[in-house]
Amino acid sequence: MKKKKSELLTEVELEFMNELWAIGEGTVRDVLDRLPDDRDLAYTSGATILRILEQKDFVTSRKEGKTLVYTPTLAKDIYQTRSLKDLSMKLFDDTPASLVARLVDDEALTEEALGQIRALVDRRLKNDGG
Amino acid sequence: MKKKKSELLTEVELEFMNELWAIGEGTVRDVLDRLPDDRDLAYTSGATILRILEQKDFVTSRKEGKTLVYTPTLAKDIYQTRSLKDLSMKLFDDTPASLVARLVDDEALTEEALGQIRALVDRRLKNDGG
DNA sequence: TTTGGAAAACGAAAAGCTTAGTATTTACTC
DNA sequence: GAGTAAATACTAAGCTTTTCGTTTTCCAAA
Repeated sequence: MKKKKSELLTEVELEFMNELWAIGEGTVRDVLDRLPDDRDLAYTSGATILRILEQKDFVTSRKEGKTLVYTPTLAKDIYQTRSLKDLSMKLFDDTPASLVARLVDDEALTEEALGQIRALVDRRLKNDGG
Repeated sequence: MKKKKSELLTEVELEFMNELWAIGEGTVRDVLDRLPDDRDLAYTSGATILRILEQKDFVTSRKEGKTLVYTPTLAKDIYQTRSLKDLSMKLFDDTPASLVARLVDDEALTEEALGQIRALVDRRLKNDGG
């Protein structure tokens, strides 16, 4: 009865999922080609990572000719929400407001970004409130 | 010239740092006592984790009587900012607004939390602009 | 139908994280 | 000072993650 799956991607897994999310679906070669030039992974390493992702049910594959095409089973926004929840629990007492507090305290944040953030919050508040 | 330190805490390291941040400083025993009841780690495991944290410069220790008292070298808010930056880069195209967008889209977020968030953003905007 | 090249399947080495056992040290008590 | 209880130091086993080599499979072209 052990369910206890991590549900979270490791560093390299996330690196690959980001590319798949960007292109919708792709082969080992497709993903490898999208990584930065200075990131030289052997082809077999890429294949292994995608195989593991499939094993963990983050992607499915279908055969197309002789190659496998991988597709995410999980939308990026779902995973984003999951990650934020995790970070919020572990580091912000499960209080989203304190997470945002830290975010807007960041000196590096531009005025523009702040404006966008407020617009988002406002819209959500209006929609809820009626 | 390899600087390339991870700068990020592992899961268990974070678990310990959270307790140290909460109490300011403490011994192995202090930290262990604060963990949930169902978390039974051997004393030596706790000692190992704190020793590793010291090795990685996240804490320092001083001897008090026969025991070591550990103190964080890094404030929690600094680490929070660092973690957010990391998540934002890896999963939100380095665009804080899109991170907040995901956050406020979360159904589970209460009206109250949303209000707090807006207040935070407003205050920051006023301080900057005025 | 053979063969050459690319990909998949499999396995496993290397590195890092988590946990804990054993041995040693320390400081207090008698 | 010897005994004792608790802490530290050292070491390593067992996982998980990351990486890649070897072997097998498959298609396509000669």
